[in-house]
Amino acid sequence: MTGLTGRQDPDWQPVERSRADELVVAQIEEQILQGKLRVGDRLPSERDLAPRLGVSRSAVREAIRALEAHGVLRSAVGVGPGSGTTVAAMPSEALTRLVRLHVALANFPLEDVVEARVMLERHSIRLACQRATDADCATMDEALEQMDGTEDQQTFNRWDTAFHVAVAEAGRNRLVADMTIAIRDAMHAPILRGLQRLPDWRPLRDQLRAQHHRLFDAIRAGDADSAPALVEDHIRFTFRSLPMTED
Amino acid sequence: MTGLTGRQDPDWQPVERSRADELVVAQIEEQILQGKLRVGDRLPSERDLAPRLGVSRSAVREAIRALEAHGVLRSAVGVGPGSGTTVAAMPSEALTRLVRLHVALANFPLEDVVEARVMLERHSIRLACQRATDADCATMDEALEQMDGTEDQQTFNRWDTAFHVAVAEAGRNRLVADMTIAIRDAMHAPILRGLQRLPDWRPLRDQLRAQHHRLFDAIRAGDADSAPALVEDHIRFTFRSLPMTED
DNA sequence: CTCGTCGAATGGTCAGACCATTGCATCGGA
DNA sequence: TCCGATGCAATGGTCTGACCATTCGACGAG
Repeated sequence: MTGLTGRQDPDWQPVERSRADELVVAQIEEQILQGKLRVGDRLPSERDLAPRLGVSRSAVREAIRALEAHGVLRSAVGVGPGSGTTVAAMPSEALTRLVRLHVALANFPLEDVVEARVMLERHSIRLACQRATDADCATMDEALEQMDGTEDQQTFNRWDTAFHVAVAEAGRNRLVADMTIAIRDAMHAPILRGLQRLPDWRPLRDQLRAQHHRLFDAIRAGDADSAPALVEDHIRFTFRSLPMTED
Repeated sequence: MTGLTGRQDPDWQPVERSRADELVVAQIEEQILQGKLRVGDRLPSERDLAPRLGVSRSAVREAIRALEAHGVLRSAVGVGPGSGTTVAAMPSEALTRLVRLHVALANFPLEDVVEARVMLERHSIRLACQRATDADCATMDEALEQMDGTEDQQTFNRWDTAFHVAVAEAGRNRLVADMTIAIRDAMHAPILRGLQRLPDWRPLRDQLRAQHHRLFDAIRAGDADSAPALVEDHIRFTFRSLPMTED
């Protein structure tokens, strides 16, 4: 039908009728990407911004909520410095919530999540071996002692999480640590359910305790060569040992 | 001052006066975490939900915006199936936006981001070597051809990104792929700025082309042992070669 | 049976009001 | 002069109610 050689079929692009709040998000995002808005900077007040962007205050508020969810903005009432809507830097919570929700929705297959966790924690512990300070080790030690001293699955799991978080933090790589923490946190509830499904969790508990102590020893010894394998075995062992069947 | 042995100091917890929309977010999140809301499920309409939760419709809408930002909800007007507010599964965009913004805000030091990218792409390419299909290879090949055939930095960078995205997708690990894509996407603008700062980018361009072809060859050959080192060298080379000075 | 029309339900948008919180300016008493 | 109390202004937080735009099913005309 196209009568001419090389004639292009008209490819109709669906016209983007964005919502008002998305346009506001785009504007604010643009300012950030261009470096015109930096951490600590203050946005105009909602009442000022709305007419400037040609939208209602509601639209501005909804846009702020979206960016707040990403940990990029924060709102505070009152006057003076620190009040109003400012650019923030809280990626950890946002990332954690995002991963937790999508893991719960099973958008990420559990197997993929375990693989990702292995990759991240291998990296984290390698860094931790090289960079952990005495304070980091003290935090880990505290978690280990609490794990050793409890009979409660929930408490055990909480300090288990705390240990892995401490290792990630000790690696001193903000992004890797945040991703590691987000995934470990997302696993918190599934692991607890797995523990509770076991008829007798004490044998597993003892093995996990021993494994954690071995990880800690490797970190204190700065043994960056063997620690990754230890943590990989530990993670795979955990998921092999837990009944993770859904429903 | 505490007269009794073992007397605990009263530790006042700051009373949490959460905002209305945060309470709504918490409720919806709880339903998701407990598996009572699954992908595809429909939420009550905003007008129904608001009085049931004892808040205004605005509060419900702001909560929905926050969860929408995480890619967990999606709203559509109209009646019938597919309309209304439903539970969605779009973690990729949300993760990408989050990482991009925080990288732009320099909350994640560039060095940390590069380290994370190396870790992720090493993993992704190893998986790709094992799992890439012909269709995956065709996508990569297309990207390579486009990179070979352009003189424009922006186009080059776009297809460079496309290549790495294709590798990540070929790995068939949703979570790892999404994280890989998010970080590569966050690097898109800084890399472009770096290219544009070069007095003459053509020598670098040629080297990058050659490196990409080597990566592609390794994937097609299923060489999972040497590919990770190749991609690590490629990434580190890129950032060593680009002037990434801020401001 | 088919097509067109209408209407109900939904989210999208807006305007406006009022409340709660916060810090600062101002004023008055010691 | 100093210091505390008070009032005020600016901010976000919340709610109400209205109207618009979109979608699709129901219903009726042909």
